[in-house]
Amino acid sequence: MSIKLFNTMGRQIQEFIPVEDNKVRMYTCGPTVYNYAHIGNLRTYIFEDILRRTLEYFGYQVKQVMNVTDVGHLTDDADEGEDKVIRSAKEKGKTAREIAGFYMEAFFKDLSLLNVEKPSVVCKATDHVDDMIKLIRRIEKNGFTYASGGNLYFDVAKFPDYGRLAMLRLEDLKAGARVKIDEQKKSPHDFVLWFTKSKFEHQSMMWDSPWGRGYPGWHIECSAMSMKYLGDHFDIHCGGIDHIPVHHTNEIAQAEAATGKKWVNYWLHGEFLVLSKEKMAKSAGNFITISTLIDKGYDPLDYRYFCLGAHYRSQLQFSFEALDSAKNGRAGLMERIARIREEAEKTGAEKVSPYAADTGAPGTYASGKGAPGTDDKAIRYLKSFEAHISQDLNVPKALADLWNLVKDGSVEAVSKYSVILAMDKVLGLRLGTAQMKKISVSKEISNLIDEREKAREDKDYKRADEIRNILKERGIIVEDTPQGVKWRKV
RNA sequence: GGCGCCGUACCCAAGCGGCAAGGGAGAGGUCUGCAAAACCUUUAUGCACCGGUUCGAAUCCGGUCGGCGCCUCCA
Repeated sequence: MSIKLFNTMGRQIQEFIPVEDNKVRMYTCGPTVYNYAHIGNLRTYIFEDILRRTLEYFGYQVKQVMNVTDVGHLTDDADEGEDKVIRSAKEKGKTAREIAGFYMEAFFKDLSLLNVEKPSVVCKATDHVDDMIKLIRRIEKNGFTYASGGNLYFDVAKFPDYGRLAMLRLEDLKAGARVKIDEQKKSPHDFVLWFTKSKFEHQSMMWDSPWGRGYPGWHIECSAMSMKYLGDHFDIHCGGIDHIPVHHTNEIAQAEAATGKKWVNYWLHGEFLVLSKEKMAKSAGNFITISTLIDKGYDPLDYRYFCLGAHYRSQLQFSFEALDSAKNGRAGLMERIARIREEAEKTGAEKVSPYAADTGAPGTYASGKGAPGTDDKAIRYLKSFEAHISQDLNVPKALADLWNLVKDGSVEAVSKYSVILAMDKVLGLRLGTAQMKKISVSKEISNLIDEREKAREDKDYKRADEIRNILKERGIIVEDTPQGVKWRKV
């Protein structure tokens, strides 16, 4: 099946064709580790995870590289401001390395809570300063740089295609509207490749370079590291939508100035999560983290489910009301799936495996050979699901396919469950963990359950309800069914 | 000032020329202990507003109002 993706470069949906058959090389811009990631940041990583899972679902071998910025991003532009990591270190009385290490670990823990698969390669900026220097030398050799006031700048005027990704026309931009113009620059859009001067004199993180002892500019790391691990020309580069006008625009200029050829084929950008009409920002202090959500009683997967309800290129309105509806929705979904699974296992299938995807290869259902136990009706839902995810990752529609399948009483259980597992390869909601658990309870709890049954027999419903409430507080839900009393954990 | 995007039911949100997906919440019903849970059914003749194009528009064009993002490190 062909996958169609919206390419920011050119702003249109295009069929995805990899550089190399069956392989996908993608670079995803990672975090600057000077604070916890907030749920707005995390939305983008969930989107990238869906992209990667979709590609893998359709049989591509994906090599995904993500950077971790542990140095080099300043608090503001105009080549002023402090390095965020170093400032955070100062505030907390730690070294920059400690700060970066701490938040990097926290970041990947958040990702795993959200069931976001870890990239194939995670690379830190500070481990790749040599690569950055090498890349800057290539750019310099090709004549795209100039030195001024001690810094080495990229000369935007030498790169005619500058700004194409963002559809910028330099003459239209009101440079200096919000930022003081740097007197050292020939053009306000020029940017620093290497700092040697000024306020970094007394700081710990500095490196020797052909331009003097100093500090890399803050766009060069992604270009250098992506090219190191993925080559001079690769398939996909992703990030948040905010990266389009500056970061990615500058990255393209640098990379293509160095190689003299096209760098990346497809650019994909995730839209923002917005909070009461404002974007969530670390600097604005209005941010919510995964820990916040956990403390409020949400499962991180509730948030993942919430994000899956909206298309990645639309802004998503966050509110706790909306998150509650996602939480309830997911709970209902898991419960239904648990029942389907029970039914499937009862009918004899000991272990139901996910249905093979339609990769077009022999052995998949596209060849006309249904797997045992999978009926055509279930496959129809899966086909619809595949059509939707391959259409620029229409996950909201794909999620609707899942719901429609789950609710369709005419689909046989083993097939149904098998298709659900197949869909979950992309959705990553851990649907396979849904289970009607025969949980073991303590003596005390089981006594309470017995006592309640006795009260019900005596028609002492007041006491029965009392006990149910007590159990509920302990996280046990009691259900009276025609088959007798059942209980489960919340 | 420039550039880009958006406005769909109580909430979140798909759809982007052919009779408005999905989830939550609400309502009704089945079951039951007038309970809980579960299950079933149901909820926009309408898509900010005003014009236009078309056999046909939420979807295309123009205008108005409102909101967001970017032009500064930010997912």
